[in-house]
Amino acid sequence: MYDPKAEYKWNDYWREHGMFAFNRDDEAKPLFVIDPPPPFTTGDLHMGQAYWVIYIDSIARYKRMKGFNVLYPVGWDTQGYPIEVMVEKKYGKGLPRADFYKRCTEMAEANISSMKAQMLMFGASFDPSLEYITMSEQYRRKVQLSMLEMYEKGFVYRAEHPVEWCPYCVSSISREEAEDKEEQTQLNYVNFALKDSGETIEIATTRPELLHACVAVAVNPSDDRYKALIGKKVEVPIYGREVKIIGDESVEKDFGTGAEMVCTFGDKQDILLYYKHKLQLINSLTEDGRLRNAGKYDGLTIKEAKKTVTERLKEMGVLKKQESLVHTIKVHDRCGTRSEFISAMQWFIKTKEHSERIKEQARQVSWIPEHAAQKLYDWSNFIEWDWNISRNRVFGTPIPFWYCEDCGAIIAPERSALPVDPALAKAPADKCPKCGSAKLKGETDTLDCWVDSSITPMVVAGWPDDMELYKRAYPTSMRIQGTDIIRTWAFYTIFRTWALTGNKPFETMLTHGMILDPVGKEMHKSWGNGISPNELAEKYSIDSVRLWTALSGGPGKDKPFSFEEIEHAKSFIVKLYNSALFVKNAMGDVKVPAEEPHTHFNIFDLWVLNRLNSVAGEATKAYDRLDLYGAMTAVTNFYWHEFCDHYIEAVKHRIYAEGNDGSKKAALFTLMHVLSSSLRMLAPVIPHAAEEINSMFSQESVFLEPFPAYAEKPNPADYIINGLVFKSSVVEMDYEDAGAIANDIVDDVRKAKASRKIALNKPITLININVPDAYYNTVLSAAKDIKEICKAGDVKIERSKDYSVSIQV
RNA sequence: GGGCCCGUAGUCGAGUGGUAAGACGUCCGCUUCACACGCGGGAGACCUGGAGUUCAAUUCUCCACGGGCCCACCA
Repeated sequence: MYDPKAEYKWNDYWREHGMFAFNRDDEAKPLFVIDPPPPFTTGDLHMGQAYWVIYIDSIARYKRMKGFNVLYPVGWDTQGYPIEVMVEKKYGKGLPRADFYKRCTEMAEANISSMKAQMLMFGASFDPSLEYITMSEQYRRKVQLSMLEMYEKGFVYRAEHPVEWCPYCVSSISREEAEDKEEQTQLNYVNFALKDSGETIEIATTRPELLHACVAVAVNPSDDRYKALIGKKVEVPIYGREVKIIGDESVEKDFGTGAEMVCTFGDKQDILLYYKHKLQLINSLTEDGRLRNAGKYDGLTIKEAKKTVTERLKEMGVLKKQESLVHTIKVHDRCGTRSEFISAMQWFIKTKEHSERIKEQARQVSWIPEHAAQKLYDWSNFIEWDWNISRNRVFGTPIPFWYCEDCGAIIAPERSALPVDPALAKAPADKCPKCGSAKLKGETDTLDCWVDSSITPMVVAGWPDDMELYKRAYPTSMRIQGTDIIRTWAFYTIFRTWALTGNKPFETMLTHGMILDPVGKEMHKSWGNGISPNELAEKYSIDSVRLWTALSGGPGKDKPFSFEEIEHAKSFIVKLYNSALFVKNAMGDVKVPAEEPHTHFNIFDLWVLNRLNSVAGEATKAYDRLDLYGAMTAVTNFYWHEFCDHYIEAVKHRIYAEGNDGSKKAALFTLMHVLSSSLRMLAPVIPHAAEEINSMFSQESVFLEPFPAYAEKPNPADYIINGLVFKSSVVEMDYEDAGAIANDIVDDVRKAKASRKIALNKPITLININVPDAYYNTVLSAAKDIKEICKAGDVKIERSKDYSVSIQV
């Protein structure tokens, strides 16, 4: 019985023998460079990550067997909010900055070590010397250098701009970090008094707490109710300020009263109107989400203010009614807090003006599946403003610049000074080069994590320290990543590498879908429907999980996990092992010829050898287009249902025969050849099982043997089979078809036995075979074997118009 | 409101301009000396619906319905 525990030892064996090392100086072999995702270091590798770890590892192993010099690194995305939260949970809030930072580092290191152990258990064959960690000094230097270069090229600027802001995290966030959430709220109808007349205008708002920042009332200019009022002034209740009524087509006549107040800033619409109509700016909120510029209400939280202000409006008699309303708001994806817009000084990278170029670069990449690129094009088409890269966090790469507090000029560091933390280090100049001011301030904000991870293809290729390698290794060969981060990781990588190198980051982009739970729902920690890859490995074996991954359908689509399917994967491995055991026992002490024993093959030998050739062709082509599903269906179906179910059964009578003649040797050669070739085709996906089984026959690793070659055309050689010269000189038929006929006859005899409820191994006296002329010689050459396989006393073959098989007991 | 993907037997899932792999499940038979995590056999799909292109469509085009994802809007 196959022992899955045997799988674990091979992980150590391969490492000890340095079999995954990238050979930087080997320029003879073609390079294959992989840009795998650096997982965020949560501490636990989940099913979706196990999926791509296995997928990319299988590709890497295949490429090595095909003679490539494979550069397969491993990376870790360590910095950012989730780690900070984990540290806060463990040590509480309020640690001094330096201590807090140190704890984050330790937490990330611990998490890396547990996740790496998981990756290694699944057989991930990365080269450990090619590891990068985003929080390391070396990696930071590269990130900061990339920022410096982008600054020199004019991509980086600092400006006051309304940004999406998380009051809980006290940091700006970017558009893709904001998620939609449905919320039940009140729509408040409030009367504003028109200046110099007794009239009022009724507006509808969900955000009365921002009344103090109201800078205009907007109506649709085609709205007959209000168009005469455009340009007139109204008074803001409570605060008494005067604001103008403006007209804008974006105002929906049918929503609320058709009139809305514009605050700085209640939502994105307000920002657009603010710019378009050049309105006044009233900063309405502090960075931690409290009212400011609201007179006596200053310091109230948003929630408190909503209640207080609403009550005040009620007292004043201007709150006409309240309606409940379900609407969608933006929340910060990492903490769930409603985001606000706050105007603040921030760092930006210019992306908006480059959207066409980004799409152009994306078109240079070959996308699998092709339509995945559409998500990137769609996202590029909707860039509204530049990429805000400032994050008010501790655990992140420092923004490597200083600025002049008087004129706002940016002061960049010397290259040799990187990595640098401007919050601690002195500026490289005493005075502002622009205005001469001595008030130079180091930036304390850190970079958005996507800034860190959007240069991975360059880093893995050797930039900026090994430019000799970089010249050969960039663009990288391929990236694999989930469809869920196309608009972030893929988008920013394609953009940044273009900005820095003018080139595309990778030749091929393989995007994969999500692994869902067995009923097709996303796995969520909070839903408790997660499936742990480690538990699966424990229960079914490592390679069962790997084989399931490959057999779970083409990438690019979401896939529900299935316990039934992983059972099947496990069964295949057991079958593989048992069949190998059969071959091992069959060989006994007989020395199997290394070369083809040309003269003693029968139809079944030639059939299975030629089928093997075709399958090797299918598998190679599938692997080459990174299609593990295609490769594994071809090989596993062939192995199980053709080799095991048919060939091994057809060969047993020769194996069990006394003596050691040519026919037996030919059979043993064929068994061994098909087994060994199949193992090598399976090895990239089920490396442990393949290695374990291979070790029954060989001292050498299966990965040191070449991937099976194949011929595009059917075997044209002639063979003498049972005294008949077969093939082109006798019949116009290739060996696959000839074998299929012989197999059909055996199947039909089995069926005849089954229908008469005769045990399959029970002897019969006679098989009558009627065959059309064209098949006569083929059947004749197979007759002797058919007789033995079916345990028949005799076989009679007759030429006939129609094919038929009958038996006599 | 916009975009993209998908709709194949009870389930999962390939695939092709000439009526469709494989797996699970199910039914029948078999402890055949590698394997009952097995072997042999059977049933089960008018490839969501409609229109069009074609000698021919599950495969191409359009529309509809259903499912999923993403984006925008939501005062």
